Amino acid sequence: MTAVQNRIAAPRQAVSQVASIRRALLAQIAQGLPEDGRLPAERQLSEQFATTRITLREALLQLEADGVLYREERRGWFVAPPRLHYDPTARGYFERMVREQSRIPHTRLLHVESMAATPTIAALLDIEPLAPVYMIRRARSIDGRRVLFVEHYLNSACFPHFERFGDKALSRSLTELYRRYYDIEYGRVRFEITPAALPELPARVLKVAAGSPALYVQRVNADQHGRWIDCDLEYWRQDAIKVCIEA
Amino acid sequence: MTAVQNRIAAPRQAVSQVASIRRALLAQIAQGLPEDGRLPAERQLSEQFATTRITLREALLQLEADGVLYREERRGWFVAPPRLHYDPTARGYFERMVREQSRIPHTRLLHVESMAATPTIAALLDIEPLAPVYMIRRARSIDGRRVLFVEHYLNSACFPHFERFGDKALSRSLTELYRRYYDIEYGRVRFEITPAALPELPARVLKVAAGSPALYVQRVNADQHGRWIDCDLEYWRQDAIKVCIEA
DNA sequence: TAGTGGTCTAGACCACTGA
DNA sequence: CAGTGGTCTAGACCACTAA
Repeated sequence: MTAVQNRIAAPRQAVSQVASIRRALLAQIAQGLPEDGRLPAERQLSEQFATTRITLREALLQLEADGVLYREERRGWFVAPPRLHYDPTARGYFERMVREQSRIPHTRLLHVESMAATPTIAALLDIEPLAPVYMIRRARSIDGRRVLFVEHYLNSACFPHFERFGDKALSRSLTELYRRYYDIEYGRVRFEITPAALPELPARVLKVAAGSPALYVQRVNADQHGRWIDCDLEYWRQDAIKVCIEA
Repeated sequence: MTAVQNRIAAPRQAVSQVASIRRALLAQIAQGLPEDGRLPAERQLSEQFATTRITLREALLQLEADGVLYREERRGWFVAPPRLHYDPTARGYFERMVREQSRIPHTRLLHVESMAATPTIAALLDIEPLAPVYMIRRARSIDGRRVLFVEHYLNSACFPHFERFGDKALSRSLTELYRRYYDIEYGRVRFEITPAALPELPARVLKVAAGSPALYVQRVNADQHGRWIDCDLEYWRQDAIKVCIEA
């Protein structure tokens, strides 16, 4: 076997301060230091590590990128709970998926309206632009922590009299509702996953600073007859999930 | 239809400086300002926007998180090319996938060795810890830009006399090599996708600062007989791909 | 060697959270 | 209200890239 060693240059500097702070924090976390999962204040930590808040923050941000820590806006830094295993090919049932992993789900309805499809939505659902759709915005939590902001767009043509459903029904599983009232089961699915910076609205809902990194998942769902019936635009807290797929 | 409006609080402040710089940069980029895709220096930009480098950098970092810009370490900021559509269920053929999207692929072999499986690798391949595996590290580029650092681990038991292959063979498609010399085709696949901060080595290879956000993809591949034959640990430049799946 | 980003200092004020 | 993170200033030195 030919050795193709040393093509990668050696490290350029000993160890950056940020790197060693990061390591120290990881060690502290591994020891389970913060009882309630909450870290000491940034100012306190920066003092402890004899550095600036900016530098300390850099280390925290990297741990956030790694999914080890997360923030709640102006509340503080917390140790991230284990990631939810999320299989986007298993449709519907956010609630069931969460419960199966011994966690407690919660869904909150934020907004619902009947509107005309934007060009993007029309393309996804394969309908005419301006065709009527229902838009539903929801926030979903795991163990009391907001992890997902989602906009559902339903092709109105597939869901006559959808207006009749109240807040309560729309805070529960849509999958269930489809089956019960429309005899619709999910069929094929298409989806895309991209890292993205959080726009204003999802950021507010997830209690995160706008522009923070997140995972954006866009799904289009067909029913058992192959019609594209709805699509979901999902913004996940980046540390909250691990996408797991078998094929 | 019940109106569940205004549950989301109004914006807390007018517009942050970072947000407006971000918008201004986006507008400039949309106009195609940087000829070669390269942005002016940070110091120059911070002067142009009458702000500090730190603040300016914050805006750049958010655009990076969004996949609009990317960095090369100590070289500068660049406008990100379109994302590669990456379907992890279509195995092998990085090269073909890239060419089909009218881009130019390149693979560089970094390192190859025969070693004992670590506990993680052993678990993935369903073999005994310390069982022999081949490890291959490669860097892959699109249109001359490094986008992927990957470690392949091959179950040695499935690939007798693998040592005979030289650098050249290992810089090409493994899929091809499997088929040609071992009569092995890919079968099932399992994979996981998580956002992650770049460790030292992949960062160096991708010419990015360590700790930068990236997309981590871990895949385990079976052959036509259902044996787990190899696994890939992939670190992608976060802006380089859009994961697209149909099921 | 000049110019770049990477890292770091030592502060400051503000908007918001929670008691 | 005190305390938190969010944002911002005005510098500095270093390691590296590219010419």
